[in-house]
Amino acid sequence: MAVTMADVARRAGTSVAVVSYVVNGGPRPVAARTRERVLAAAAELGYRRNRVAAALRSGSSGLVGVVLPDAANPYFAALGRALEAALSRSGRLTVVATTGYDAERQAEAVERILAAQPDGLVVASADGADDPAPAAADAGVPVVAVHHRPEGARAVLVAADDRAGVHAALEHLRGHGHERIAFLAGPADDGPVAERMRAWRESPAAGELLRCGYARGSAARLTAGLAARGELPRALLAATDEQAVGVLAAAAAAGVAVPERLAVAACDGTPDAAFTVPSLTAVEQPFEEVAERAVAVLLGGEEPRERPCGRLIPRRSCGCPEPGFADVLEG
Amino acid sequence: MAVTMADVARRAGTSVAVVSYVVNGGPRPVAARTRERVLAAAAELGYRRNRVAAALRSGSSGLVGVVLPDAANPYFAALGRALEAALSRSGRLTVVATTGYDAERQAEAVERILAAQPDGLVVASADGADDPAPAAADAGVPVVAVHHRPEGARAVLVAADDRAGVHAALEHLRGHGHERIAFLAGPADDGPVAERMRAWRESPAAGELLRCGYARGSAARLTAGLAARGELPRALLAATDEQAVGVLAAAAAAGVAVPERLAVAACDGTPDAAFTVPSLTAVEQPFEEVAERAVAVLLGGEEPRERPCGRLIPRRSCGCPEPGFADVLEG
DNA sequence: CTGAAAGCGCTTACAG
DNA sequence: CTGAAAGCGCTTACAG
Repeated sequence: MAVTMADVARRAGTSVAVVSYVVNGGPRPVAARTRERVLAAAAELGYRRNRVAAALRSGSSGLVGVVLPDAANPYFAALGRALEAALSRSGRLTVVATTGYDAERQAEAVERILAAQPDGLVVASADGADDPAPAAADAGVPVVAVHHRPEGARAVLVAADDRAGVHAALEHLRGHGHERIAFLAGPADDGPVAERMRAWRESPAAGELLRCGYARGSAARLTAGLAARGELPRALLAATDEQAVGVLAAAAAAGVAVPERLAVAACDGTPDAAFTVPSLTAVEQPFEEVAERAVAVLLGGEEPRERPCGRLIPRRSCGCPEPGFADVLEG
Repeated sequence: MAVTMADVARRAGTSVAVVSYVVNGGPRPVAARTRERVLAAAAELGYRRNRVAAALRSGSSGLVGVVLPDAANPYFAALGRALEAALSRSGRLTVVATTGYDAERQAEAVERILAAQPDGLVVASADGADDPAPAAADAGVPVVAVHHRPEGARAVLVAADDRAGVHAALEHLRGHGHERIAFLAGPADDGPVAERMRAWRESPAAGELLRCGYARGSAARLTAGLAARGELPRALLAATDEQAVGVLAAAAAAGVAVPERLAVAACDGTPDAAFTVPSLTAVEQPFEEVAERAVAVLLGGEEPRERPCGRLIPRRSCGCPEPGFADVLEG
């Protein structure tokens, strides 16, 4: 069986209490010679601390839950990766669950994770999902919403402020001569997409409102249909990169030149945007910053400060020259 | 504080043993009336089973670790999503850790996860990383390698057999008239990429061997350089989709027509391949099947059967007509 | 500085 | 069918 503190204590000729003090660096001091004997015994026996037992006793499991609509979507993949990195830096293990944008599956995922007694829960809610805060409060687990907080929810929100970015993207497209810019929204008006849409509505260049699901296939089918009927706008701001990728794919397949016939920009700014064809002009999301803050709020009890802003990265799809790959980062 | 079984037992006028039998559906039978009282008490008090305590006592935490080189790479994102879905179906929670293709970080990630007493560990090893099997065996945790098993490692491997797929891709390119096909490999000859490369070498059409890192930026820079020096091959099989995406981006930026001047195919077959410009001909990986089997081997103790094969999906980048988006799945 | 002991919330033989 | 009790491996007051 696995080596326990009792085994180490026996070998080192001391008590489990002292072994615990050594292994955890406290809360009591230990004589240098004793510490060495314990460390030697632990190494010889291959001792590995049992975090489950520690969790039961101390009340901290070292686990943090991350609930995402879809871990394979590049936006949530980037967000999830940033969260995992930030949690790892603070010594936590990340438990992930994917909800497929489904409210019921989200509620289930939250319950299943809460049963594991996590030290915290980060939720990127699906449109129309329940507030995870009541269940979390019930279980005594702090929760923070990232990306999107359900209507009326009590969870603290850590998310980027997209309004400035949307305005910058629209102004940029206008600079390329576009006076009517369509917006490609999601199926419902919820969360950050709704905020981006409201920002677009404020622009004098706001044109047609288009809608499709949050999947590249959905955007591709919409675009193929519009192209076939000759109803494509001249310029389009997509709410998400995922949708923009579908637009670019369908435009290419239909022989519609981007940016000449159809200028495109997007609001997610995932790492993928630099490698689409043509490269995608996008408002880059501050993933690392959002993740860092979410973890600080969750585990450090910090108050959320003003929301960080995305930054417009002009590339080829809006009409700018192709930037090339000299300055593109690895990974 | 949180509601415990003792609270429920007190309210239902019974013992914690009986509450446990009801909550877990066994291992002892409980009279229907008693069961109802327990269920009612649990509901009234908002009882939530403490899995940490159950884990300590029963030896099963309900957690399974998944170690990936990079969760934001579409290949590993798809694999991770399939694993999470399969694990969720078997009632397990997924703990993820990302290693950034680094051997040392992988060893750390494995140790951190093992401390959480998982019921199993799934590892997609980075090139040159250590075998996770000894550490896992030491902790009494079953382990399975997916995608790639380090040289000489003892871990069971569950992975697709790519040889047939590579041959099919090469034959397909030959059918488009290409008699010299370059191969874009990774920086080292390791794992599935090495297997794909060996399969390519067996082909009479094997041409030049190219190498770059497993990142789209790396492939884009290589391609841009080759294009600038007029050294681009006429046909190229990329080891991974990630690299192929970089090739397509750089080719477009350099004005190199795909497939007319440069035909491209890839070996990963991620969901992204249907939405590149032009769409990417690829050997589709059986992600779901690999994930399903990995979980069965890990938790059910099944023997790994013969490896599933990827299937070639011809799209535009090899020279076939653009398939369009009618049959593309959502998500 | 060190050690004996209680107890975290469960599961599960064991006795009734 | 039900209940009292041991014990999983830790952490941490408490006593020395």
